[in-house]
Amino acid sequence: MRSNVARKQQEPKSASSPTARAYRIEEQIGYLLRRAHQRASAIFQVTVGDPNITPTQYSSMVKLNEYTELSQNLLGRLVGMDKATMQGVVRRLKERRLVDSRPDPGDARRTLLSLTTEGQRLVNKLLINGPAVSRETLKPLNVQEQRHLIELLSKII
Amino acid sequence: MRSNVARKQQEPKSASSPTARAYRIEEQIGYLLRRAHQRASAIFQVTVGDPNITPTQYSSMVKLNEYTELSQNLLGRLVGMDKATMQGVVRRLKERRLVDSRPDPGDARRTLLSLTTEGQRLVNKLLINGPAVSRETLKPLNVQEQRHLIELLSKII
DNA sequence: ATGGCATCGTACGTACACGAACAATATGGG
DNA sequence: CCCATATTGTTCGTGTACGTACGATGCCAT
Repeated sequence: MRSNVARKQQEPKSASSPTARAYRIEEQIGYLLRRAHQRASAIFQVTVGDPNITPTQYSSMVKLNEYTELSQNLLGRLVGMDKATMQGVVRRLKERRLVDSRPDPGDARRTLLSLTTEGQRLVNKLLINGPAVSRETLKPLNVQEQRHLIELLSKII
Repeated sequence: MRSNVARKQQEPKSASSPTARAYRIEEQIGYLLRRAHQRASAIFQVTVGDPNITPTQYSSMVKLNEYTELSQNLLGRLVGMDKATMQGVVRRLKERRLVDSRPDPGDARRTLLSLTTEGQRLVNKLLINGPAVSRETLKPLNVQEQRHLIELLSKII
């Protein structure tokens, strides 16, 4: 007696004409990138070997490991982060004693960042799992598709 | 006299052996997805026609426009959002009077969401620009590459 | 040399993203 | 019928992401 009002409206009310191509949110590039990024982040978290390190923290540490010392701004450009975002990432890494900083003696506006000994130790441990993270994320694709996807994404950045 | 201490350390200190393939963060799928998603969001913001609507708000409204009424949880599943994230998105849309809600008469746990008249008006306006957003994001690729990228991303979600 | 403009880092506000814990409600098996 | 279990939505905490504004500093052309 109180049953029919609840579960209706389960199917979309598409009014597309025969000629117009349907606009499906699931096929839009922005939507797909958001979903794919979510999945990649989730895989990173369970695969990289330390659940307290995020993808952005990881790439920052990898870059600092390559260059030994970088200004905050330059690091941000290298890893594709806004300076405001970079600020937060660096603050958290410093709080955990993974990154250290000193004023740039040649330019008083800059702060030079570097990994601490513990930061170096950690990033070298995580780097071992780095390939596994990517491998797992790309698992649904064959090798050729994997290369192609990476190439296409590189082109649109 | 105080010049040489500042600008050094501009090149990476790679120690890769001849046989090992280099691990470059810029070629990792997670990194590429993050950067590509950033770019797609930026293009969305300037192209969709209303700078106050975000991509997630947009896709939520598009889905509500298709289904007319959905529970918060089901909407979240349809657009790929965590229920905690969905909560915030819906709250903001309700604050702006773009979405309305009522208790589900058949299940007291649920809240049924729908677009307000203004929400419908807005989403129908934004839908006009939807294709342009995707077109602009995919601009660096030719048509075949565009289709391929969408197909590959769909596979890894 | 100095005044205008750019760069660097910080701070604040807003918005996604999600894990964890929680209360209320629904459901299915005994 | 009743209890264990699941689902729904909320709240809290942490983290990315970015616009804007700000002060300090650097640089360059006049």
